[in-house]
Amino acid sequence: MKPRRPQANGQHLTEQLGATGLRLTPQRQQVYDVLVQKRDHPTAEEVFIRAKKAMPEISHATVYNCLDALVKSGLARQVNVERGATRFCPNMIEHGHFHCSACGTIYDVGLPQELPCVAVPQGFKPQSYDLTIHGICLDCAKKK
Amino acid sequence: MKPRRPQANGQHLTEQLGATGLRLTPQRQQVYDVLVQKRDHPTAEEVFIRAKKAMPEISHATVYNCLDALVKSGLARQVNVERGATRFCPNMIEHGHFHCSACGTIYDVGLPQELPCVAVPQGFKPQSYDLTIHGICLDCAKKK
DNA sequence: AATCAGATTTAGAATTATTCTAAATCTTGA
DNA sequence: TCAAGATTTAGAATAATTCTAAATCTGATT
Repeated sequence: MKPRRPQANGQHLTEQLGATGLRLTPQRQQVYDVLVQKRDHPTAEEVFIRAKKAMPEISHATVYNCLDALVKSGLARQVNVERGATRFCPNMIEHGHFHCSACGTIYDVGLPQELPCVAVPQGFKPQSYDLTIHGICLDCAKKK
Repeated sequence: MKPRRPQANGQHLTEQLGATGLRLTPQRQQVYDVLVQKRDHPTAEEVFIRAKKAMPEISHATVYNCLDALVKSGLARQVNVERGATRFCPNMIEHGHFHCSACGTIYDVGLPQELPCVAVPQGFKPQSYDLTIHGICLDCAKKK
């Protein structure tokens, strides 16, 4: 088969990947599209299943490779809230995650301010941070 | 073999586990001891290896079981900073983690204030939070 | 257009991480 | 002491991730 040229967001993706020395490929575009289309913090396996619908010959290893490429070039974030499969999110605006310990859903939550004044030891160079709040979401709180 | 009775911290562990409907067993004590003795956020596999030194007949499944028990009863925290094995830490004082992206070490860092003002959506009930800062630690910054 | 080098993808194997299972053992309370 | 329930064990099963070698693609150069 002959994969069509990457299109939507192509410019942005090409730049970001390029800055890390990577190319935009149809597979990377596809994986990125999956992340953007349904922002439910899917696992790599989920991304694989969804990407396969549009690109049936894509392989497992490629999805992992693409996710790594996206994370390295700042187009996606890796999120781990509990044991098990790693989850991904394409929202690069500073934000945190709310993990409902009842239903397992992960919500994005805003971080109104900059990095809260956490004292990192002298000489340490912080670059990014991940905040995950654990608790009960509205739906689950209602059900109880 | 006849494992000796749990001792150090026994009171505290018994209480915390008990509050969750769990018992303090020699294996749980041992796993907890491993976490406390070297606070380097070991993986479950690491804990298994270390626990085996003092308790050679302990099994893999038991270590996972014990870690779950400790986490459920608030005696340890689960920490995930990157893809791969989950890590654990017995420091239950509110704190964050600094993950050095060069050497992979995880450091505890203080959180001087209470939960930074993150606006969780209406009706959501936050219970705990995890903050991980990614960056370069002092040692690695020097080497460069 | 043909060629080369390097990057990327592929299928599937290999490895690593975690969970499950059934039987044995331990603990607690009657 | 006995029974019920919790816990542990070894090892199998499953899930998650990484690796491997061959094939394909890309872009630059002829």
